[in-house]
Order: sequence, then structure tokens, then C-alpha cells
Amino acid sequence: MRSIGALGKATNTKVETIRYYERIGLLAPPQRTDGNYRTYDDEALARLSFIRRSRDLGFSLDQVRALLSLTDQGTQDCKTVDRIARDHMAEIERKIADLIALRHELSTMIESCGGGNISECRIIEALSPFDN
Amino acid sequence: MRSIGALGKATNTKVETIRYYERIGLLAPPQRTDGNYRTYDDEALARLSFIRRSRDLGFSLDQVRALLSLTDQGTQDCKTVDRIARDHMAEIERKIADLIALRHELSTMIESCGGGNISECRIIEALSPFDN
DNA sequence: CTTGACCCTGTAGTTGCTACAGGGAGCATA
DNA sequence: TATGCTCCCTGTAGCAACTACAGGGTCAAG
Repeated sequence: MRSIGALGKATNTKVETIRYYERIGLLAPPQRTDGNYRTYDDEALARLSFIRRSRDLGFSLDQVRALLSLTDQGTQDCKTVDRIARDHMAEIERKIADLIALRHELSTMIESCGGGNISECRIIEALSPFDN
Repeated sequence: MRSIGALGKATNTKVETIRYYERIGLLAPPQRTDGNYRTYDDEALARLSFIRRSRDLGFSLDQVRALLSLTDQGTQDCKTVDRIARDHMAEIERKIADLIALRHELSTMIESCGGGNISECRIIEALSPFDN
């Protein structure tokens, strides 16, 4: 059994975030000490680690919730998990493509900037609606 | 002079968003008609177009605010603009790198998923804190 | 017995909008 | 003139996923 601070350290999670996860129902309300402190067992540690790892991989809290409920059921097949992961992957592919397009536009803009004063700044010009 | 709805159409911006920009001080409060409707001139159109284009390029509202104040001053040199753009670019590079790393992790995970039941799901396993 | 680190609840802030609710304005049509 | 209809107004609340207080209580060490 460990305190919320210890759990936070073990999972690299802020105390407020753990309480937040409890509030939104991702983590079950833990037992309390006589002094009303939360205490967490190994299962809670495992669950929070799962959540954090999923979040690190960019899954939304809703997706994490779905993954958790699938593991909680235990009997359900792997297909739903696979679909969630693939959907997420597709979204990441999209974001990468968007950012690469953005980078291209930005770098074109930046390269055209000579460093003079604002009246002839190519960046401002590039952002402006009319050609001067 | 045009209504807020017309300005919105011209800049592909929702009416609520325009009012929001006004509220946070990105757009000056425009003139009003007798019936208390906002009316916008060409300068407002140019300014909002600038904002939208900057936003499309991924600049934050704070960055847009900085860019706008530089153009408003007119005399300041281009270096600050350049720095803002380069900082933004660096951030995008970072995001791309992060997402590519993520994609790699995810694809490894997904490929290992056989499609059996949850107890042997490699995705769940990959997300779990302990080996089994 | 006091100091300091930790914990508690509850609420508000962050970013960049978006979505109402509950009304008023302005124009066309019957 | 009445009735729709579309647009506009203000003000407030909601979204994601936390984060940051304020204003207190608990607990172990010295």
C-alpha cells in the first residue's frame, strides 16, 4: 500500500492528475487511511501504469477507457483492441502528413525573409491577405 | 462595410470565433449600426485574414498577437518575426519527430497482435506494466 | 511541540474555440 | 399589417486533459 504521492512518483504522474482520473472514473476510489489519505495497492499501480503508457502513446482518455473496459471483461476478443489501435495509428499518420505539409510552407516562408524592416518583411507579406 | 456573417464567409471563420477574437483583443471592437450590428471595413477583413492564415500555419494566438503587434508598429525590424517563425518551425519539427517515434511504437505493437482473445492480446500486453 | 512535507476538498484557470439560450433587427411576402 | 425567416445581439457553459491554487488537515522527525 502506498500514498498518492508515492503512486505518482512510481508512475510519473502528478497527484492532481491521479485525483482527476479518479474523479472521471478511470481509477476506482481507493481505500482511505484513518486520516482520510488515499492508499493504493499493486492493482491500482498496474492500472495507472497502463493508463499512462497508453496516454504516452497518444491514446485519448476515451480510448484508454475503452481499452481498460476490454481488459476488465477479459473474455472479449482482440479485434476491438486492434481496431482502436489501428484507428489511432491512422490518426497519427494524418497528423504527421499535416505537419510535414506545414513545415514545408513555413520553411518556404522563412527562407524568403531577408531580415530588413517590417515594411519589406517577406514573412509578414506571406501572411498578409493581399499582395501588398 | 460588411456584417459579421459576411466577414465570416469571406475569411472562412465562424461568427462566434470572430466575436471571440474581439473579446480577447485580437480584433478591435468594430463600428455598430443603429440596430447594434457590428460592421467591418476592409482593414478588419485584412486583419482577420492575417490571423486566419497564421492560425492555419499553426501559430498560437499568442504568437499571432505578437506578429500583429509587430506589423502594427511597422518600424520594428524583421528579426523578431523571423525568430517567432523559426521557433514555431522548431516546435513543429519536434512534434513530427515525436509522432514518428510514436508511429513506430504503435506499428510494432499492432503487428504483434494475433487476434486471439484478450488474455493473449499482445497490444494489451504491450501496454501493461508487467510481463503478464 | 513545532516545523515541514505531505495530504484533503473544491474551484478556477489553461487553449481555441463551439454551442446553446433567450432575445432583438431587418427584410420579404401574404 | 402580420408573419415568417434569417441574421444579429449578449452571456454563459461546454470540450480535452489536465494544472494550479486556496484554505485547510495529518503525520513523522527533531
